[in-house]
Amino acid sequence: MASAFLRKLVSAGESRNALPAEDRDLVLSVCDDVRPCGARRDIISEGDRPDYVHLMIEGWSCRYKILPDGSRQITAFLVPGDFCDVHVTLFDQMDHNIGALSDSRVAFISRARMSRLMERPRIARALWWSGLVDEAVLRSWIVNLGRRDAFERVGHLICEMHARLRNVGLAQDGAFTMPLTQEELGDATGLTPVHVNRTLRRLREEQLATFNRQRIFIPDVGILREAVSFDPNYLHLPSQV
Amino acid sequence: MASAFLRKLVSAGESRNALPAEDRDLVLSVCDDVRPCGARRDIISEGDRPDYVHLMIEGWSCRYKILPDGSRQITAFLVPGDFCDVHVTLFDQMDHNIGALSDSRVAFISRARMSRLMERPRIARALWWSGLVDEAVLRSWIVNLGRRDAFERVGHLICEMHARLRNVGLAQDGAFTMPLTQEELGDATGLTPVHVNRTLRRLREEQLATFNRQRIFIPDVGILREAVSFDPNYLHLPSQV
DNA sequence: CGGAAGATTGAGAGTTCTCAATGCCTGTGG
DNA sequence: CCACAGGCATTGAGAACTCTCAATCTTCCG
Repeated sequence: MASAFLRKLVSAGESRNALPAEDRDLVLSVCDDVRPCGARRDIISEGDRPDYVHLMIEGWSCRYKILPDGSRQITAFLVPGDFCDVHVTLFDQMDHNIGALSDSRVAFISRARMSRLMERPRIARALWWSGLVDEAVLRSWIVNLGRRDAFERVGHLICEMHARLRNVGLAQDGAFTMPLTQEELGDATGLTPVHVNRTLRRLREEQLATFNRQRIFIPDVGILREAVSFDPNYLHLPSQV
Repeated sequence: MASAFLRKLVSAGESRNALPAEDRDLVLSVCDDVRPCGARRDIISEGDRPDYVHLMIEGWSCRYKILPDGSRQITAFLVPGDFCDVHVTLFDQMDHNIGALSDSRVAFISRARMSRLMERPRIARALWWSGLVDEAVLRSWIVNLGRRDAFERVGHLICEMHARLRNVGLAQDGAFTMPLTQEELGDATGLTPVHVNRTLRRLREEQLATFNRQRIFIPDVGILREAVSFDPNYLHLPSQV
């Protein structure tokens, strides 16, 4: 049920040993309130002061902001094992939205339970760690948007999601499910859907990656990474492969 | 000496009362190892495993990454009161660089002292809070780069730095010192220096802001904010003005 | 005074966007 | 089982924004 989350906890930090059984049990018991969220529905909206912390169990969601002119910028993708809002507990209100991209299942964790979770040093440390990774991902997106062209941006995003999903057991060697439309891809990469389409065509033509019916195929991960200059070090993953 | 830092601590959080005297004294004593850093010198480099946490006391620095083609992307500006690397203590190594932009003074804080600081609930909470703000700023930069044109990007950055500097007492009503070249502005906004120049000209012609010899003047902050759709809520500042 | 870094401007090239049309796939209703 | 509607993907063509290259000007400093 919360297996992606467990995998993520284990991979976060230098000591890559399995979690103590009691930690494991606590995690599982704390994730017993799982609720479905339909695609395109908001999990949390700007201005909310949520009572629960939300953890992705299944499906993808995203952080996003809507601009005055109606355009949207996605600032992060959240996949199983990712927390939506550990941080916001401190703020008076959310300063951005989180919306489900596909039909998802989300664990609702009360503050009390969250505190109990944070009392375990191993878990607290792993959560702290993955918060830092989230921040590193934000920086890498800034680099992407600021200094790379459409081709590298889209390729880079594909590489990142592949690496992150592998880490929680949701990607095979060079294939994974990406439940996004080309428009959503554009909202994340700062491109128009039309240009995303042309970019995906180029990736396909150069046999670097294909995107068809929500499935990504990467013939050779090493070659794609090379082509778009993707270096996974910022994700601070175990194997770095 | 660490007055910007103190101001920032006070402003971070809902309770905007002055810091208890003992907290104040601790902060001051912990910031007694202040070292100069010349402009354009790195404070910390990618791959480092720093022994100290670094706190900006005077001057500006920036986080940045160099890409394979030699271009640079700045992912954050650090001004007095900002920590450079609270977070990295957990990671094995820095995944980006921090470089001084102007002649600066930086406090070196050992891990032991840092722990002592974090034992004070009020301070720990304020640091946690400002870490969250840093993250919100990263998201806002992503929105900036992804969905705004050059004019809004530069204007938005000016508004942000103005608000942040006001918060620590380093900006007047509509004026502050910004020790950047147009090239550095471009590295932060994802533009070329040439285009930054044209953009600044437009801001000047429309009487929204001028940038001359490292001084920014904003005739009317409200009008500028309106023109570039800047909403300071993501900074979670006290007055929001 | 001379040199170097940074700012400014012009002109042409390139990437990405906008607008618009067409094609494809899926689910629904007859 | 088929027709149709709606959402999404795909393609074309011209416009817009930003970049590149290159020259000139200004400021700062030894």
